[in-house]
Amino acid sequence: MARTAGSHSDITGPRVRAAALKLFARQGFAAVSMREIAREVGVQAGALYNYTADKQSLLFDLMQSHLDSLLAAFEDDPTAAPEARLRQFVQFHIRFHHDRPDAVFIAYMELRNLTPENFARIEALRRRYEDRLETILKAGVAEGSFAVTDTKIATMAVIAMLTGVSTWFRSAGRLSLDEVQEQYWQMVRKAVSAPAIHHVS
Amino acid sequence: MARTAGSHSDITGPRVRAAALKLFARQGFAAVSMREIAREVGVQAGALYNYTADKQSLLFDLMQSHLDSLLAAFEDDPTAAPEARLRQFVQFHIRFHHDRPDAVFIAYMELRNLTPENFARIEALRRRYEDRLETILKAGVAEGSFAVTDTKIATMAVIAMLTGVSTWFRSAGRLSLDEVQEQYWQMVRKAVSAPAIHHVS
DNA sequence: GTCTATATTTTGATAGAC
DNA sequence: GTCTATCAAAATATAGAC
Repeated sequence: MARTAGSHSDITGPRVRAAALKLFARQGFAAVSMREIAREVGVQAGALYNYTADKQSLLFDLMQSHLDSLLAAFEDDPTAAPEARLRQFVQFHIRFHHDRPDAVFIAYMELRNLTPENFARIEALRRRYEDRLETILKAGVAEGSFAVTDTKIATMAVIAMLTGVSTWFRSAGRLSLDEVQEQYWQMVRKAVSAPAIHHVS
Repeated sequence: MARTAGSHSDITGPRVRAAALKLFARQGFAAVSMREIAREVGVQAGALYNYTADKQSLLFDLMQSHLDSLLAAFEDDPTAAPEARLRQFVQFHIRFHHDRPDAVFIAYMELRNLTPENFARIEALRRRYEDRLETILKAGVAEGSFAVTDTKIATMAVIAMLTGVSTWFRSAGRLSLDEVQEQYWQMVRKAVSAPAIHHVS
């Protein structure tokens, strides 16, 4: 049935966000028109402005929601061993990003299209997440189980490596996500670990 | 002095490419208009079409040139030890990408904006580069100095890690590029190396 | 809350003068 | 080889009817 003037739907707001997420991820923010988003939702373009002030706010809200849920979802246990905490981070990061490919893509590709004010707010959230990892690396260095010259560099290196999974991993491929998680964990573990001390018997 | 009709310049072609490179990297392909490129060059929009068939060709040419020079610049010595070859790759990749931030950015961010045919050609070039690294990893696994479960995964992990340098490294920062190269090399080396065999004396 | 209609800009690309 | 002028299409956002 065709949608007509006066129709209502309490879930149009979320559907606008879902349509924008999908289209921004697929074509890029600048290449998507408000009319395309409206068509995906099933309304006319003018109706979108009941749910967003403008196109920029739509982008910002999607990024902010993504980073908010990223920060909320990662659970770290400061009393656990650094190696166990790092393993948890690696597995969490891969899994969380794998479950939200569109949001991840937008969060990394559309930073340029944020206004300076919105960019600063998103970057602050991203830094908070990076700090969670760096805290773990610092703990490992402090107790001697990790050996990295600079924890900030190691943080960026690990996150870049893990996030890169989304550029090539496909569920239909030859490897399961569990296998991928395990292999990345082994590489990360070796990359940051101190050489074991071998006692001569 | 204002440019007038009939002015000539034999280097307008390269300047069009340079302007497009800069603007595409800064704002994204879809957000840059032909008029903006023309303004950056100092000509009118119509004049651009003496140097490119259309906007898409401009993007494709920039990506292809970048990957061609990447492939031409990396020198690998198949007779050297795998660890030495890998070290050379790591240092080369970081340096080469650091020297061309705009081209790197475009090559990774604008794949969506290529036509399917152009996308396939660019992806083929990228895969050739990845294969250069995988060849090194396979050699190391074959001789026992490297221990990675899957060389394809390790290839993607290493390249993602190294390319990520461009997202945070600034020459004016507290670290020199030499220091960054050395620390990434240590992490990559440890990540792929087989544990040393410790002889009991 | 959604529609239709529209204002105002801007876009990629082309034609023809010089 | 570059200019000016222009076409046809598409963009964001708003106004007002229902």
